[in-house]
Amino acid sequence: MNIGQAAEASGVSAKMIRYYEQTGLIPKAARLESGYRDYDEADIHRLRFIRGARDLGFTVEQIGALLALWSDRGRASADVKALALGHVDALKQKQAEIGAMIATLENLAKRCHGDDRPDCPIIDGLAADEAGAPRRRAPRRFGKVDALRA
Amino acid sequence: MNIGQAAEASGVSAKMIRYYEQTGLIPKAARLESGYRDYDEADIHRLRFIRGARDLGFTVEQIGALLALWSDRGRASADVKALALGHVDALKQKQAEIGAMIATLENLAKRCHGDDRPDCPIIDGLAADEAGAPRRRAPRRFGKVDALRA
DNA sequence: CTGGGCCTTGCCACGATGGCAAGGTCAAGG
DNA sequence: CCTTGACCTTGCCATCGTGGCAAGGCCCAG
Repeated sequence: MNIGQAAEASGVSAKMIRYYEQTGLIPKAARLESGYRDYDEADIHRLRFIRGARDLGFTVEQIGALLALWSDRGRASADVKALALGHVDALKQKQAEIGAMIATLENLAKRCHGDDRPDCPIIDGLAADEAGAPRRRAPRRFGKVDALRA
Repeated sequence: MNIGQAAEASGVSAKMIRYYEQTGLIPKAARLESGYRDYDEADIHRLRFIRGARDLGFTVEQIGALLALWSDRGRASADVKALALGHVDALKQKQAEIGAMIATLENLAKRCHGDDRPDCPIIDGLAADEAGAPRRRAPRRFGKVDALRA
């Protein structure tokens, strides 16, 4: 099966399949004499797995761990569960952070009369420190942000 | 005022101040004879405004629009409010998407006994199409993702 | 055999941010 | 006055996951 067909069948773009191969997330695909990559059902299955995990907001790195567990017959389901639940925690935290932003914005908006006069608590409130959020920076463990960008 | 002091006073890193200047979000800073950038109170105020907007999840691009409104004495507060409420909608949508991920994951986790046996609905469920989410891609209108990465 | 549609690789871009390096500047202390 | 260290300057590279484009090779149908 061609990379194009594999992409079609798995829902992962050809571009990303090559990328995943390049970064070692998936093994190097078999090649036909022509140099074309060749995929079988097992490959498709793996790609679909990756797609599902991506859609659930797992990082490619985390998916690497999941794939290892997937192919490990002797894995403990507890390990998988721990990984998943840890991710749920991270998602919940993000949700909370977004919730805080929403609350602040709605609060500011509520106090803005929203007519054609220039006074606006939103504008004023932004420069004040009302935004809170102590500004921490962390080593990017979220990923699949795009699923969240709408 | 030095860039370092401006960073300290505004909560925006020196690096980002230079970046904002480079991309035209803020006007080019005045320079001392030494070549050092020089900031006054108005600059700090603007930087603090940017910082606040960033913390509320606005894109740098959106902040550009906000800044324009900010410095426009004749602006209608309705414009600002519309921008803010539109952003709130986007945030709510992201929250909902994350919520869907959480629901799916918790559902899978609930059905995973989580012991040392290898069977795991989480692993199995990922390859199936349970993840839903019709895979749309859009032109990046969120930004300040880092605030959400925790 | 030719055309169009695949495939190959490789490089550039995004957004917002950090990091590093090489060199200039400034202020405090000897 | 000179040294030292902290700061500034610019410029380039990396991140993460994805898309796009280009030049060249392959494959199938007409």
